[in-house]
Amino acid sequence: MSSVHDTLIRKIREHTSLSRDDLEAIRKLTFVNRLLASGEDFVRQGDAPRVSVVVTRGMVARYHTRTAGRRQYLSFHIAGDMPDAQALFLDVMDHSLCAIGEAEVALLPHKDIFDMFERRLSIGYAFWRETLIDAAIFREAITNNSSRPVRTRIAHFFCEQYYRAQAAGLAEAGSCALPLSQIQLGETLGISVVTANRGLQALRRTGAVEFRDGVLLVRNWKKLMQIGEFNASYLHLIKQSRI
Amino acid sequence: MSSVHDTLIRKIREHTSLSRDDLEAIRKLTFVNRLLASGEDFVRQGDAPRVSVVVTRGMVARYHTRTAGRRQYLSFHIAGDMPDAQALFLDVMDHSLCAIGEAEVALLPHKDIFDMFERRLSIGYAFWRETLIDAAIFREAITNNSSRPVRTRIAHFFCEQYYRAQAAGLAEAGSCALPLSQIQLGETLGISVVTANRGLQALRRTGAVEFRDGVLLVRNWKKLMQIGEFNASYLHLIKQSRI
DNA sequence: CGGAATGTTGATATGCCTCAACTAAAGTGG
DNA sequence: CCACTTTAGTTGAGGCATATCAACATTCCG
Repeated sequence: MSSVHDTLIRKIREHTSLSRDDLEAIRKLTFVNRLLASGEDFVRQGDAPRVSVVVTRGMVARYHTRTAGRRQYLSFHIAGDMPDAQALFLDVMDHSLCAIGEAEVALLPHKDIFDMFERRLSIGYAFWRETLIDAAIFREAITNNSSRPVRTRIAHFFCEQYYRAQAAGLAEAGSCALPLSQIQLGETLGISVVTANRGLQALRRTGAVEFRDGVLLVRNWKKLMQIGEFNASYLHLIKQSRI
Repeated sequence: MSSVHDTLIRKIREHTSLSRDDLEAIRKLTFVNRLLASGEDFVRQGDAPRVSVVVTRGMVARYHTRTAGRRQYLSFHIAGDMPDAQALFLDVMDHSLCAIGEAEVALLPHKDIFDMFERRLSIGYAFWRETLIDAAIFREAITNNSSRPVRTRIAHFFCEQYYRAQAAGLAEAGSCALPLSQIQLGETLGISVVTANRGLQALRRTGAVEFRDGVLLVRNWKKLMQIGEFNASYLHLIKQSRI
């Protein structure tokens, strides 16, 4: 029994009930492990990957490159996430993927995944559902970055990261890994480093949350949710009826 | 032969090759037409729809509701689009849908769609691909609203709308319908009405584009693309290999 | 005719960006 | 082992872009 399969299964089960046959089919998937150095790009805009990625350890990010190397981070992914499932159906990548901190991923050939879908359509639906939840998270990022003031925006982002880490069993004693620099936090939320820094200080002063050395420490979850206007329903973490 | 089916088929063919059997299966879909008044909400956050929508005329939008009725528009959809395909797999809507101007949609029962997927997996893949392109558009909106200055941001938005209208055969002589108010433009791009208004004036002065009375008039496409830093690759309008 | 919604303009306030300097920590090479 | 460099975080100052407020014009509609 491989931990890669278990990680993937755990993730899918956040949103979908899997039958015994489904589990068996997933466990038959073959993969190759790949260790990623901190910051390493492993899929680039313009690529046409023939394998899909499951994160097994650490964190990876999707990002756009704008002019002059400016980055816009789009999403962050932890164990169990499939950050480039879209490449199954879109030949050319419209964004890049990099490791945030040291990370590890499993590479699964598209062909094997499609074979699995043919045998077990229900798994295809489960994967599809995951990509739709990704989209819901993107939508929330639009709203967050477009319409919330800085302090609220940072708090909301922290809520999301912590909530997802918790769902993945990666949060402990109110803290989870978030190995971002303040620069990257700014490039995620559409604010400058200076503003990010001052926003973090303001948040720390509220006593709700601290963020330093790549660790997010939630001191008062309820307060943080209030500050961030956070409502987790867009994460769709209530298991959906099996289809 | 119904124009609803043809509209849907035309749209899917932007990204996917369909076999004769696929076409036949799509043409068997049953639907109910629904006319929407301007501004009418027809799916609301919290709903659990049992039908999916295909836009057949006019424009519909997806939006988040923030505090005190403030809106964040997330995307706009024209003929052939399926703006709530996600409801096939996510029980509860995390956003609402409304008509932008008068519009018409066809309602297709989820059950029939799933039956079609069972018979023709390839159509399921085509639908999946459409939802992934939606996600790509959301990502671009994150980048646009988070990291581009106002004039560029508006221009980029116009480029996207015009490009998609053109792909759908809805652009003519450099113009397409975009029945938004300046208020809604602001609520889309994360800027105030006043800023939207002044941004529009600045764009008009460049001679690249005009926007008034719900009509987008592109006077100089190349220039507009430059101003908007627009690169259409994220729309994935090159037909993908059939799987 | 009156009222509502939209677009436009000016004035003011402010939140955020940019620039710049400094500290601290970590990595590198002599 | 220690200078040196690099990177990340922090702070202050100043400027600008955008928000907010307010007033008015225009159109549409009841």
